[in-house]
Amino acid sequence: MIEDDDRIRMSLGLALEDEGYTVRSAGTAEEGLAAQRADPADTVLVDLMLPGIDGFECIRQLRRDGDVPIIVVSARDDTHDVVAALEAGADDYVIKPVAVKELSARMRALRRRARPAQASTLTLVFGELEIRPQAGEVLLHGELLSLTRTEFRLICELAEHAGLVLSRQQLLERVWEYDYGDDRLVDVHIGRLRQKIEDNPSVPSRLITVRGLGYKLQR
Amino acid sequence: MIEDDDRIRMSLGLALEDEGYTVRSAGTAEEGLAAQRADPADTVLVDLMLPGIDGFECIRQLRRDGDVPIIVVSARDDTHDVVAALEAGADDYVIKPVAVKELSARMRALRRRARPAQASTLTLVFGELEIRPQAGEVLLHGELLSLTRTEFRLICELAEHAGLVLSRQQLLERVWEYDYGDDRLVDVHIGRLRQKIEDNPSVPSRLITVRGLGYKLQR
DNA sequence: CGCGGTTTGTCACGCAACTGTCATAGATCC
DNA sequence: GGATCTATGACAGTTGCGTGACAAACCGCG
Repeated sequence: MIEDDDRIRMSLGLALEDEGYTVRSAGTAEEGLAAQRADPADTVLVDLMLPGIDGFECIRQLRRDGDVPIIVVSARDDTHDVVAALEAGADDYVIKPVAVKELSARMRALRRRARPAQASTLTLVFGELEIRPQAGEVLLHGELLSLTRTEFRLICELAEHAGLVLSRQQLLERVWEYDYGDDRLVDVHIGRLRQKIEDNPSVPSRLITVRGLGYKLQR
Repeated sequence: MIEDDDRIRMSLGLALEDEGYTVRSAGTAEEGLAAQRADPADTVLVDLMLPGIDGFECIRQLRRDGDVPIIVVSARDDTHDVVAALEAGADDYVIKPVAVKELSARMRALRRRARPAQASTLTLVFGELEIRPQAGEVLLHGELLSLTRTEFRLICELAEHAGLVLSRQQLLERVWEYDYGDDRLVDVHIGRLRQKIEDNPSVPSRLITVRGLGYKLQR
C-alpha cells in the first residue's frame, strides 16, 4: 500500500490484515517503488495524491517494472482521474472511503485475472543454453538435455542469479535445503552438471568456479 | 450488453459505438447467454436487475461457459451487491449513471488482463491428440476415446498447462481436490491414461515423466 | 433393492536411476 | 614447496517410478 495519510494506512492496513492479507506500506511513491523492486508484493494499492512522485507517475513506473495488479484508492471521485489512472496502467479505481469487503473482493477478482507470475521465468537464455524452470527443460544448442532433479534445481538456482557468485553453503541451503553440509557434495554435482552443459567439461565456459567463493553461471 | 431498460441500452450502446466499440445488446439474461454462446463477445456488460434469471446467476453462467471479461453496470450502489457480483465471477462493477469515458477505460484496462484467445479453449490440440474440455471429448487420430472421469480431468489439467511440469501434489490438489495424498495414486492414473493416449504406452511421447518433478503434456 | 460391470484407490514389488561419500589426483596460491 | 582448494571416478545405499493384482466404491438398470 502506497499512501501518505498515516491514519488511513493504519486503519486500512489492519482491516486488510483481518481479511487475511499481509500488508506492507509505504508513505511515498519512492519508498513504495523501492520496496516493490526489492521484494515484489502481489498486489499494489496506491493513492493518487502523494508527495514527490505522484500517483500517476508511480503507476507508470510500477507498470514498467512488471505487471503487478494495481488498484488506485483515491479520495477524488473524478472521471478524468479514473481514466488517467487506468490509462497509466492501473487495473481498478476505488473511491475513499471504501468498504474493506469491497476492496478485498476487487483484489480477489483482479488476482483471478493476473497472469500467474511466469512471464519473467519462462525461459532463461544464456547463449546456447536455455533453461525453462516451469517446463522442467534445459536445452543446449537447441537440444533437450536430460538432467536429474538435483542438477536441474542447481542450474535453476544459478540461473536465477546469473552472473552472481553463489557459495557452496548458499547452494546447499537453497537446492538441498540443508542447513549445513559438505561442500564437496556441491562440487560433485557441479561436475556432473558440467559434463552435460559444457562443450568441454574440463574447461568450463558457462559454469564458472570462483576459487574460494563458489560458483556462478556466466551471463 | 445485457440490460433490460431500453433507454439505457440505447444511449449507452450508442455512446460506446462512438468510442469505437461494436455493441450487441440483449434485454434478458436468457437472450444474452444464448447470444454469448452463439457468437461470443469479447467483453460483457451486465445489469443486475433483470427479469427472469437475475444478474448474479447470469454472471455465474457466463463464467461457467468461459472466461470472458464481465463488467457489472448497476444502479445499486451497495457493497453487498458489489461483493456478491465479484464473487460470482464479475471483473468490475460500476454504478449507473456512468461516464462513458470511464466505462471505456475500465473495459480497456480489463482487456489488458484478459487472457489472449484462451476463450477458445474449445479444442486443445497436441498433434494427433485433441481435447475438448467443454464437450467432454478426447480424440486420438480423430477417433473418440472413452476416458473415465478421473482420466478426463487429469488430461484436462495437464492440457491447460501444456508444456509445464505439474507435480503429483499439484495434480492431487487440482484433479482430486485432496490436500495431501499418495503420489502413487497419480502414477497409476497416468499409467491408465497412457494406455489410452499413447501409441506405445511403455515409451510415452505425449504424457512425459519428469523424474523428481512430476508430469507434463508435451506441447 | 439387488445385481453386473466399471471405476477407483491401495499395496507390494522390481528395476532403473540417482545420490552422497570417499579417496585420490590435480590445480592454484603465496 | 607446502598449504589450500577443486575435480573426478568408483561404489553402495537410497529413492523414484511403473505395473499387476485386488478389493472397495460407484453406477445404471431392471
